[in-house]
Amino acid sequence: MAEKKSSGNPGSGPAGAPPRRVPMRDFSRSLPMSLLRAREAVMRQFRPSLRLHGLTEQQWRILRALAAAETIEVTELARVAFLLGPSLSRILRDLEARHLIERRVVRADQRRTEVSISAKGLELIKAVAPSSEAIYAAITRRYGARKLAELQDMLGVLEHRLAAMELTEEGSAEADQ
Amino acid sequence: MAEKKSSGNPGSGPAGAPPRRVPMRDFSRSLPMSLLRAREAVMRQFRPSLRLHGLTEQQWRILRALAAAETIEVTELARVAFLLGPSLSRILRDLEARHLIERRVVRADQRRTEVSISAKGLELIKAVAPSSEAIYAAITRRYGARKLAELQDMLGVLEHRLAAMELTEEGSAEADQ
DNA sequence: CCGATACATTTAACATGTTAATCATAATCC
DNA sequence: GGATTATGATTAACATGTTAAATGTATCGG
Repeated sequence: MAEKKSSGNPGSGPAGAPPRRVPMRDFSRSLPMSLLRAREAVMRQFRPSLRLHGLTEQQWRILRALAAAETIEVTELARVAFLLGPSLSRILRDLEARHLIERRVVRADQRRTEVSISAKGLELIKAVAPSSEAIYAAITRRYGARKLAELQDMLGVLEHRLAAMELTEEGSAEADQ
Repeated sequence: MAEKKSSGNPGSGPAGAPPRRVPMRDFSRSLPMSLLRAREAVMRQFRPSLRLHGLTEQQWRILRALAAAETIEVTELARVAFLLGPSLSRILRDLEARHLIERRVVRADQRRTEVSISAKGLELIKAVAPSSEAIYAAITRRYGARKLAELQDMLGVLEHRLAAMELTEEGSAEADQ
């Protein structure tokens, strides 16, 4: 067991690292960091199970979104699965090559493409869903169903208020509130 | 202004997408999704400002972490900035090429590398910090300081409990693996 | 009609996330 | 002390995030 030198926790060190003169919030307590760490802690639970079935997190999001609708256009799918166009484009190409989804150009508007899940895709979902649900249930148990609902509520409000903020900032003059 | 077709919010749609027969939680209400969207809403506020200074979100995290310590080893930096080794390795290479940081091998243990921020790096931080702080303040105003603190608390608890869960799951039912 | 414009999707280019493998150096065991 | 094992950091390979540009189609104004 190699010793970790004297680099203990900041604040408890032997005067090894005095704080710098640039004043900023404590880094580890920033909101983006908190959200990132929380999300990573959650995803860490799911990834192994998905990996067993050869799926990434984003591919799983797409399949689930597709399973909830008969067909869906690419733009709408991007919105629902919260993916940017380029990412979605690449993933759809891959999922189609694996015959997990199907694509058809919309006749009435040749720019658009409709996507749907295939029978094979549905089978895959049925294979993954149980363990996925079990993990989610375990998380809910661990954290408390009530607290979880409350957390999601707060996250939703945050998202909503920040979306409103963008418009306000854009025009610089605070008209909205 | 372009209209977004008739694709309004899910739940208010014109009966266009009947639910499939695969039973799963409503996708948009999953915890990972909530966390992802909230974080994206937050980062969307910061990215333009960082971009103006030629910094990505992760590069900014690293510089901030470095500004808080005289020197820090790569492994510890990865922990603090919440980056994986490979990502950190690439970013440090880039930041060093831009003379924003400095690296030296630790004499007592040639495997380790100490990293520190350069004078130029400190200048950059001083240039970016004000707008960054202003944005954070605006977010805090928008959401409420109290609510924000509460949210961070809940996120911290979530992270903590899930970390504990991993150990529990590992040795539980299945014969290890 | 036709040229300008808008739109849906994809491609391009670069940065990061993620896991596995590599490489060099240290610590350990015999 | 030399083989073995562990550790810190990097590299490799592939998937995604992110912004800009390209492509093909539709719509609109004249």
